[in-house]
Amino acid sequence: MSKKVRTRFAPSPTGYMHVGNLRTALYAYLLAKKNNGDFILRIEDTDRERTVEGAVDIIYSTLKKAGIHWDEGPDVGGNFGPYIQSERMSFFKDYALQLVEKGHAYYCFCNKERLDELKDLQKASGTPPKYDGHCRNLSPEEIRQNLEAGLPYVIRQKMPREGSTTFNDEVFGEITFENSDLDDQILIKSDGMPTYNFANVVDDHLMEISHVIRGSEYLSSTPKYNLLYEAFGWEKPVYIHCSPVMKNAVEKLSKRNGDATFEDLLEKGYLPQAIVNYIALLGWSPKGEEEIFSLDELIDIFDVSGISKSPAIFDLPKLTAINAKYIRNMSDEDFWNHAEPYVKSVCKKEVNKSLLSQMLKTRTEKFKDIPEQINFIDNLPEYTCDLYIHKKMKTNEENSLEVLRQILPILEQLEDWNQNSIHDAMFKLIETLGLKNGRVLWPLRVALSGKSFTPGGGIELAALLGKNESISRIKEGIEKLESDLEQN
RNA sequence: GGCCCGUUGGUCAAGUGGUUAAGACACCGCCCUUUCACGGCGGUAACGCGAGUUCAAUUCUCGCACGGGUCACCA
Repeated sequence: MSKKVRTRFAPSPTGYMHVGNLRTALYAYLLAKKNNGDFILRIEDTDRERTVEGAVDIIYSTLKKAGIHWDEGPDVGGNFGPYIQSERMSFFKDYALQLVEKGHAYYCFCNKERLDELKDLQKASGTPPKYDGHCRNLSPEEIRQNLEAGLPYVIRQKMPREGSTTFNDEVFGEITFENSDLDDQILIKSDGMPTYNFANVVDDHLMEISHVIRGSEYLSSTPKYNLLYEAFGWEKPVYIHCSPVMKNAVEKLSKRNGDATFEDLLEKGYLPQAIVNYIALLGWSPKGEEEIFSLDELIDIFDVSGISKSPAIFDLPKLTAINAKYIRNMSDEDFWNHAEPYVKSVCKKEVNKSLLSQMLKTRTEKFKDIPEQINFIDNLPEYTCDLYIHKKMKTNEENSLEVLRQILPILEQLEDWNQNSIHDAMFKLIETLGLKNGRVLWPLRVALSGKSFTPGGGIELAALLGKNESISRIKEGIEKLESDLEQN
């Protein structure tokens, strides 16, 4: 019987979460859920220097907004707690001592000066920096004496000097390292606390993590992890290493220079689901040609074999396109709920929600685009009469003026003011005058909006603005044109 | 520098010892159309380089180049 799938996401609380991190969490979550397993959140906060106030809350809220729910974690508990690494510090040393006992680790009393000297020497001679094994073979007597003398010490992992270590990664395949290249890394620091690498292995084992999903920067320390598992006699997890998400061909996405944190994207008006959808596709590809997936669908189709080995560059236009697709698929109500704050930011007037939603929905790639599109509703912007000149529509200032003069009485007499009635009235006029649609409708839009690009055309704008406002803007257009033509 | 990994259009990527080398985004053109979008149709554009294996290599092997990662009492 196969073991239950348990994956974990183990971030350090150091600030906002960039999309590369989120993607790792997503993959871990998807893999767990696909196999009816558990997804665990563990906070690795042992570096007090780097810990940022409030960062844990950001982790919570980011995952929640992304729809990634954890089965076990600091706030929800579980049978393998505590889930905050700093609260687990007590037992690591005992584990390290077990390794000392078994001969896979040893006390090291080298002080910082000696280590620095060693490093300088190695640097000067061009050999790779590596612990020289000075304390590897101290006699039990020496160790006892040092301990009794109260000398500070660390515990180091005793790497094999010969042979090689091979492991299998689900993404990269079989990878081999020479043991002689492995450093006798520190397991327990002189303050008695575990190093990250050691705590990680022990925690993952204690929490029964079955699949370790993490960034490819851990690829080269994986042999050391495995040697640790072997030294303990523990079962090794399945490894899934993911290549980084890049800002461009040479720079990794980073909190410092990139703005692609999840929070930033939300602020720019991207939908959480669209972001999740996009990052799932960044470095992973589904079997078919469909690209739009809900989280549940992703769980269904996720497969580790689709993860690619090479780094992927984050492409905002692609995210934007996916976001636009999500927006177009929304119901009018749903769209309005999202759009309302953006609409209200520039439009205090009461408007026909359903009409405005329909007008904006196919023209909104992200919600922040909205204000710019509708900033003519409350007040007619300043505009110049050359907007009336449109070559393709065959309009100029003179014939626009004529047309507006024709439109005005018709609309003034229109009792029932709605899109249909306006449409009928306008097309009747078009027919009567024997003109192309654009000849009439282009001037109308310009007069109503003061812009040459608007969401929807003159008829929709008239319906949206209402009778009084529309009439008054048309009159204003007529006056503008009259005075402009007079001057020339 | 040592070690590990990677390299298909501008981007994400599928794929194979023999293919017209998918698809999406972006870009361009056309259609639709009262602008802009949406929608529809079409187009430009790719296997890093050099050897080798083979009847045949983008696919397998080696070398090179380029890129990434890693070499802490950080995580």
